[in-house]
Amino acid sequence: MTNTKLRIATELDRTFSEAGFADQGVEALRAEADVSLRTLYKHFPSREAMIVGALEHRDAAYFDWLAGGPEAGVAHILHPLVRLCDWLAEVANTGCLFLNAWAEYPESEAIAAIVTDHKARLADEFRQRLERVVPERDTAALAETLFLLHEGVTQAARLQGRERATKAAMRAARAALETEGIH
Amino acid sequence: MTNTKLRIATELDRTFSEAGFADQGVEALRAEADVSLRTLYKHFPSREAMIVGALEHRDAAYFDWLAGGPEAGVAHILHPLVRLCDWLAEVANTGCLFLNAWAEYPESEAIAAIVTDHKARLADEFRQRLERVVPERDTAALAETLFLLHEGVTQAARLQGRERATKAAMRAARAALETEGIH
DNA sequence: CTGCAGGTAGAGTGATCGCTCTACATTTTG
DNA sequence: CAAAATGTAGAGCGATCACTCTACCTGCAG
Repeated sequence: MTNTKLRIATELDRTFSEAGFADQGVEALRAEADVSLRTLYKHFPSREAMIVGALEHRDAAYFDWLAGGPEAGVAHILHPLVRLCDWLAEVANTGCLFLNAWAEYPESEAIAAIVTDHKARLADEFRQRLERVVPERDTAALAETLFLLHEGVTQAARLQGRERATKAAMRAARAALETEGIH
Repeated sequence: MTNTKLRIATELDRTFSEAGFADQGVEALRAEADVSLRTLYKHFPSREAMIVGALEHRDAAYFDWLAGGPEAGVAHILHPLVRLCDWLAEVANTGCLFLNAWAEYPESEAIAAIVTDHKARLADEFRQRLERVVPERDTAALAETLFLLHEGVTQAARLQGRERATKAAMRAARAALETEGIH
């Protein structure tokens, strides 16, 4: 990925996130990225490709963001939820860019593909963390609960604020782990 | 509300829900509602008014949907989550229409107003149900957790399917109630 | 019968859409 | 130095946008 393409993708991600998809014409995207129309189309040859590019950029950025953290115990399991809270302080308060894009363009196979792939890998993240901490247990159901809390925080933060939503999710997550005897 | 206006609002709700906001022009909305352009604009004098009309229709429909159910005990508290599961079988699998609209048109005050109002009343629903069942307790935090689970199910159902998402939410909700000694 | 409320059909308007293209400047590479 | 790659600036294209308008139909109350 060239510097220019990466810079454009970053701005596309930010612009769609802050202002939505419906009202962002290509000219507005061009202006935000501060490049010429020709350059924009060279790297992203259609408006749909710009949306996919923004989602690919965010996918990479978010998994980078989740990396690291405690390597054992409940803290290892809950790390993604903690990081999500910090993430929500960094980006526009408009929910999940992936699910927003999917809702807006339900007919686009390219968008559906990257959204379902991103979310499948996110669900796996919780599965793997549980597997690492309590390998002797079947934690599939618990992983789904944590994933659900992740999605819930992303939405509820818009309405209740980031801190309150995250605290509610952490309480629910700890209660769910406690019920399974994990602490 | 006249029959015609109600019928149009129903179709607007369904159309935006199924196909998103970005790609739905006024002509497409008109065709779905099966009315003339003049009649459509008479009842909803701008595209934004059509969006607001769809949200108002859904707001009323959803609270009607939640009404009734068990009047005591944990079942009273969890009733909205159970009803949400049934609701998700009835509508297009595209997440929350309110939050989708808000993400797409963050500059629209009319849309922001109805979205925040709807969600505030939904959060109140959980507060009131907890107040009714355990009036002696401070359940503000628990109400926020249930609200968060509600939002989480709405999104996770798109990815994991309605049943799995709902089961995960019910487990998490029961675990949260159990932690507070409510059962 | 008259008048009007509430509907249909669809042409027309100016603005904006996504996208292409020409013309030229700058940087990198052989 | 020459050529290729990569960029800027912005006019122009046909299509589509949100919205308005004219012309006409129908059912019903006074």
